[in-house]
Amino acid sequence: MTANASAQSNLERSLVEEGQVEILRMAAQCFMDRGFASTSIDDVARRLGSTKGRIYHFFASKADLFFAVAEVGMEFNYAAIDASLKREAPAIERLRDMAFAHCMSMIETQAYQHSVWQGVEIHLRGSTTPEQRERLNALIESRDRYSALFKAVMEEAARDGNIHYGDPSIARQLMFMALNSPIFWYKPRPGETAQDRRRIAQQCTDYALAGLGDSATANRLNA
Amino acid sequence: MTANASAQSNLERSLVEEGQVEILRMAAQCFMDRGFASTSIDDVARRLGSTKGRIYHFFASKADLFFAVAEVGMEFNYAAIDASLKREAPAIERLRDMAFAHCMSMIETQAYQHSVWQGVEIHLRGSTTPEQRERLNALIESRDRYSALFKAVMEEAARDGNIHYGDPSIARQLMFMALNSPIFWYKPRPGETAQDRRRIAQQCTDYALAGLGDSATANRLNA
DNA sequence: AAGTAGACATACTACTGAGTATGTTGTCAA
DNA sequence: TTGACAACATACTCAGTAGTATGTCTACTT
Repeated sequence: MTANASAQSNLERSLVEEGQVEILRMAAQCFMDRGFASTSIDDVARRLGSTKGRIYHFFASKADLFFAVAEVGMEFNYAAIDASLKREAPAIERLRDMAFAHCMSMIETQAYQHSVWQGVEIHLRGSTTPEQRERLNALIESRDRYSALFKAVMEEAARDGNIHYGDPSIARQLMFMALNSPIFWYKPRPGETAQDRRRIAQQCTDYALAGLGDSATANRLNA
Repeated sequence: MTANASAQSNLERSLVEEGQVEILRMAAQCFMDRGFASTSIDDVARRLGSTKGRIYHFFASKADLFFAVAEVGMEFNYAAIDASLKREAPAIERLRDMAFAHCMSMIETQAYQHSVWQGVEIHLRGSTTPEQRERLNALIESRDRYSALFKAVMEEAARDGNIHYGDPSIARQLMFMALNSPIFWYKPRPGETAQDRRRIAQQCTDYALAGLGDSATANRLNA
């Protein structure tokens, strides 16, 4: 187990009571493989080698389980970029660091992030009970706050003349699409090292930054 | 109705018998809004102002309807890049054209493309009847062939020294994520013109190409 | 030793939604 | 004008699934 996986595990433990962690992990896997709607609680239970009883003992409903997964996923992201965000450095360097850290988080907590994506994107139509709507809004808000952290640094880097883009909102969407993309196509190779994952994240980050007109990144790639 | 919308409409008509077109349109909308699994045939019927009967008169099953939507979506894409593909021009210029045309197709046939995405990505777990599996494989194959058209032009442009990237497979994923991204966030504004859509597609294309290390695009943006 | 509570498993209920069987209406050919 | 067929609508069936009610076992307390 790498240091990073251990940190992830610690974060999981800090967020939910021990014993729920395995449920969250398997649920995230199922949600990624089949999608929220197509995943039955029995699917998750089967993956756990248990029955529904175990899941409903800890989670009130399927939506409740899903939100728990997605919220933990967002916590991973905030934790991942925290250090980069606090660095004393030019905005462009902080942005590169945050982008890389975010992308690594996508790779290393892929299943959780896939649930976050579904929650925000598909808007989970169907779970329209009042409290669940509340919870969904909170998730989207959390995502917006997270996005705003990048927005601020991007604006600063743009003022410094280090990046250039047209519509800022579209630019941010494009950047996140590039950084998030491993959610959809990453598949761990047998015998893969942390260094391999870092290389993948680096290519995504380079692409994302070059697209934003970061000439330093672009020049480095062209060399 | 714009010339483009008319062309789209003609393509729709050429691919399926008249009368099915409206069903496909509404189905695509529903699949985009709620996702395939969460969309009921009754939902589609309601959107049509009809009942199930109409849908099952033309389509054998829900999966059949879905595949029809996705296949039409892919036809849109092939048609969109056709002219650019045949141009007599340096690879880098053809690539820019294809990327732009593809992105425009994402915007103008968004609902269809969202179904294509779901079909390829979620792999439609659940529709595991033999013929549907066949059809899904055919869809994925179609998508792979489409992707290969870009791959060839990208390799040529790279040989010409006009673009630079690390892992080619990842680079293509990143490019398509940028070009496809309007599927997820584009929302037509009231009073929007074709020019507005072209501007959006242009920004996505610029981002995608700059990420590939197209210095001409990058320099133009930095100017 | 008995009681209690947490951590599940088992066995149900109720409902949603895909698919079908059949009815109805308009149109068009002969 | 009549039958035949396309284009639907209506009214069902049936399987899968979320959620519940209840049972069981173990560990720990007193």
